[in-house]
Amino acid sequence: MSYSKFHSLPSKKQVRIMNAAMKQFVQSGYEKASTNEIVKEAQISKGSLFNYFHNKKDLYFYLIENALKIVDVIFAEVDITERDLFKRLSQIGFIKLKIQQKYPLLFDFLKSTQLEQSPEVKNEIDSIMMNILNVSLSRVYENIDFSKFRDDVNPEKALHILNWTMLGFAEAQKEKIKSFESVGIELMAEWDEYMKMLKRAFYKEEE
Amino acid sequence: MSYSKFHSLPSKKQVRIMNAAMKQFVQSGYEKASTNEIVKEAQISKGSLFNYFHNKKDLYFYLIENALKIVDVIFAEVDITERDLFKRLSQIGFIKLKIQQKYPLLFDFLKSTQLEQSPEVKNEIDSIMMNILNVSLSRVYENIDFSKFRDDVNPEKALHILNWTMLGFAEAQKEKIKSFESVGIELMAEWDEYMKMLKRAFYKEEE
DNA sequence: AATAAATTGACCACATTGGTCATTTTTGGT
DNA sequence: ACCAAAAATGACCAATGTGGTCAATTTATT
Repeated sequence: MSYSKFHSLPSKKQVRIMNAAMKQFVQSGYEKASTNEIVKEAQISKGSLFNYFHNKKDLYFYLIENALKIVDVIFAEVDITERDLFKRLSQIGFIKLKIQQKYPLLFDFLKSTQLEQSPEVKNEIDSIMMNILNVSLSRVYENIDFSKFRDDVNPEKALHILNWTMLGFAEAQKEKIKSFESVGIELMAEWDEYMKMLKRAFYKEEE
Repeated sequence: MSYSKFHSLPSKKQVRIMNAAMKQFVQSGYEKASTNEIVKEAQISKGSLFNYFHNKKDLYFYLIENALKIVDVIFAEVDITERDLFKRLSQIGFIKLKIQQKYPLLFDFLKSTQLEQSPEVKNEIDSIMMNILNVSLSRVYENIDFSKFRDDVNPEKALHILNWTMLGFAEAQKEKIKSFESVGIELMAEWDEYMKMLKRAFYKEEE
């Protein structure tokens, strides 16, 4: 049972279907997301979709579980012994980048689930998300060496600025990511410059 | 003709209708936005809505024009003689805050129009937006004194970081804005701290 | 009280919905 | 080359929702 039908598909097809579905759910929310549009975009037939998944709700929660699994993998890969904030963030940013290439809408999808209002899924979402996501997120800043910060810098606010900069940068680069294949290098170089600027701003100068 | 029916309504009612409509359009996009949901949220009858506006498309473009008018007012108020970037941004941030209180979704709505894919409105949107918005936006950074920047700081990247921080801060404070009435003071104080941090980061120390 | 203006919601033809299932196509073993 | 099993298809369905109308009712003005 479970999702064996879907999992025995060629993985390219699986990805195509998942991305098409995530796109719809992000764009329209759970209720208004159209299975007709999903199958059109994924280039499969209606019958197939409902052969892989019992119904729309099943598909939706499969996507959530899959996304959470992937996010967990990211945070599991974090090298917790690296105590420098900026190097830690570089790690995560790089892993995220790889994921964005395969599932461009994964993070948007996860975000959209938390704004979901539909009573048919809201409660279930809340109970799933509550535990997992916060635990993972806290690992990002675990064991960071805050003594490197200048005394007149509020670390919490510095983290916010860093976060917002990361989000903004990622958003701005999204189209470029999709078009290029191995855009990694020059992108990371640009990101490095932003990091350098903020490092100089927040860290003690240690020459 | 035009929108005289709508404009002769009590302004509270006008605002209620516009916010309800913007909410739908942001949430669901032009095509899937439901006029039924709009009238329910705005607490008016279906007949009234179509008395004020000829049809859904009319309503949509009325909202766009109105939003653009408001945005233009913001940028018209910018004191162009203030050459310090941070003070300039403070001005704009403060004006924006006032608008967010009356129309919490105005900026989200404008953003959503530019992502709109529906062929029924896409071209028209493009032709309206093209001119106006970019012109206004460029005024924000007009006549700024870039000589205050440290030599090793790339001004363009600094502007990006500032922008992303502003967006992130605004997003984070959105709920608080709605609930409080005159939240302005403590909010601006917190924002000031972020500004101070980034100022110290990007400006020459002039002690 | 009479008239005009504003508001209502039942109603319409039509489009789209999530989901089914008989039929066709593809697959893999012999 | 053949066939049976598996996979994929899309016409089809009842149900719901759509943007928009308009005769009837309520409210405001004279």
